[in-house]
Amino acid sequence: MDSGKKYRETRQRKVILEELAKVTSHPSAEDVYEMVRRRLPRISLGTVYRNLEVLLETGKIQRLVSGASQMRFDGNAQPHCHVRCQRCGRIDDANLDELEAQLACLKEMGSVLARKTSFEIVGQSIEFVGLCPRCKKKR
Amino acid sequence: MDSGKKYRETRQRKVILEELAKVTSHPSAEDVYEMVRRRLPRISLGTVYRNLEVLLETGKIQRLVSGASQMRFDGNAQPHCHVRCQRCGRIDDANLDELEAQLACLKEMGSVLARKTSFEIVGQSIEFVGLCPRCKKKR
DNA sequence: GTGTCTGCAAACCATTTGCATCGGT
DNA sequence: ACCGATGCAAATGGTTTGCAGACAC
Repeated sequence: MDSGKKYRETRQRKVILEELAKVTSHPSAEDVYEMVRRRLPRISLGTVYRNLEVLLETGKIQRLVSGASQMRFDGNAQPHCHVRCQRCGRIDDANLDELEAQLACLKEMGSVLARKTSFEIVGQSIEFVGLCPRCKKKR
Repeated sequence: MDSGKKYRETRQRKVILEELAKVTSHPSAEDVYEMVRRRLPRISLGTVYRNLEVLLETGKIQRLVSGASQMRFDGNAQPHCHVRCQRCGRIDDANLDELEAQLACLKEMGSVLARKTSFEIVGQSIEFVGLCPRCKKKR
């Protein structure tokens, strides 16, 4: 996964990307595996995982929030924002105390979404994703 | 995990909550285990997991975005918002096309955060959390 | 006393990895 | 021919679960 690697265009990689493009659901790796398998019956799950990683790295696809595989908990049950470091997983609180305007805006987004998607929004668990100061340096 | 259960206040549960309240980091279950173990050396990891679940359910603590344990991918590499169902994990796109105001607001939040936290914000991976139409009904 | 909770260990399941081989360039 | 990519299977690691005994109410 070195950034200095020249990736090849393999049949598998191409098909995975095509299948992902066809669909507006947000499939899991296993789902992608099933989708792709209809066209490449001999592909392996491992290959799917490896290719998803490459496609992420080359910006062709997106991984939904929470790149980290392990869950994190917060003793503060109040809804608030977080910033998560893409690279090391570090999470900071985003103090929004002084950001009345932004908070109001979030609330409004919530209600707009509720209307447009018929979801009942129970909270804004919002994470911005970025690079923390330390990882920023050593890039 | 039935919602019709009367939870008891056990020593373990209390200590876990206390330790979580002490701290502004966002510990993983394993981290919580280590923290609590200093006070209750015989507690087990399983107990920590079960109690975190209960504390979530009773709203005493919060779980950071992405309640689901498996990752989801998106063929659309453009930054956009999602709504995720707390109960069944279903994810919908939140079409923000018509929401110029909100999008602008998000951008501003990003830059405010960048300033306040010294993170370099690379994208707004935003998820609202709620109940999807189906799960809303059968609650 | 009843029914929840605990510790322990085994089970689970998504993801990762080692290895020999294959295939793109 | 080189080196990345694949298939397969085994390993990993976070989380869950079954069970017998302990504890809260």
